[in-house]
Amino acid sequence: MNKTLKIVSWNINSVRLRINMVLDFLQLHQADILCLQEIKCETDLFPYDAFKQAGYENCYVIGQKSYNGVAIISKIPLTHINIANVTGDQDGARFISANLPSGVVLKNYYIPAGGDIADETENVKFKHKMDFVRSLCDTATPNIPQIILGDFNIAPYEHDVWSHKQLLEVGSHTPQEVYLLNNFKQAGDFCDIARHFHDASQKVYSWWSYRSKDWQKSNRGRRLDHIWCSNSLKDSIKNFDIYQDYRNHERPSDHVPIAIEYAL
DNA sequence: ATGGTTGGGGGCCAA
Repeated sequence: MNKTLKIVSWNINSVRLRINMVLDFLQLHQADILCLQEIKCETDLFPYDAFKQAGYENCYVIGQKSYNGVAIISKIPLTHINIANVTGDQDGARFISANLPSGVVLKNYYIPAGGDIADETENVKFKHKMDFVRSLCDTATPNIPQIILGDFNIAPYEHDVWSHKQLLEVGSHTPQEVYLLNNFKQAGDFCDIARHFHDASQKVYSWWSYRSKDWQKSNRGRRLDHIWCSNSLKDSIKNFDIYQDYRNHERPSDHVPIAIEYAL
């Protein structure tokens, strides 16, 4: 057994299209557990064999056609697999959890993007997003040690976006979304691991739009992807990484992988 | 304020 587990979160935006990139990443960075969002395929069409051949024999998947879909891919067997919807059938495949050997619960979320228009009466997708996060607040379990991660589609801090002022009314950075996300963080007694390692004055992004001629030059990024842990586990988190170079890969996802090292 | 690009799947919707 390793003394640490390397746990990765990555919105892959089609796992079948980018399977080779993912396998290269796993080998190069020696990840133990990979949590994917937006796999964009049905459960049966997930590339199980490719992961198994790479040494990841334990794949837990909830997919759907064309949209959404999440998975946990692991070198070690996990237990207590749970795919319960957060707010009901409307969610799509946006949640999967499993227990680590230490008993800590690992939860992988793909929170709805919700669109740009941050108005729950004008935009049903935004209402779905807000309902999703409200439901997370209402069902938080602060006494259960856990690591939660995924594409939260909310960038809470000023320096989680390229322009705080210009994005204040744009979905992902509005005060009402940040308020709800902070409620969830308090209700669950969570630590935002990226901000544990990088103070609030530093720009930290995990996503850059495809709609930019030169993403690196303009650097109009957002920190939409997160890894949180129970505050009681904070001292067990030994490292946090963002693999920004994967945004420069041929045919990249618009999100890059983020990772922690968790000491068992 | 707008527009810009990508993926799935074969329309256009979602991001």
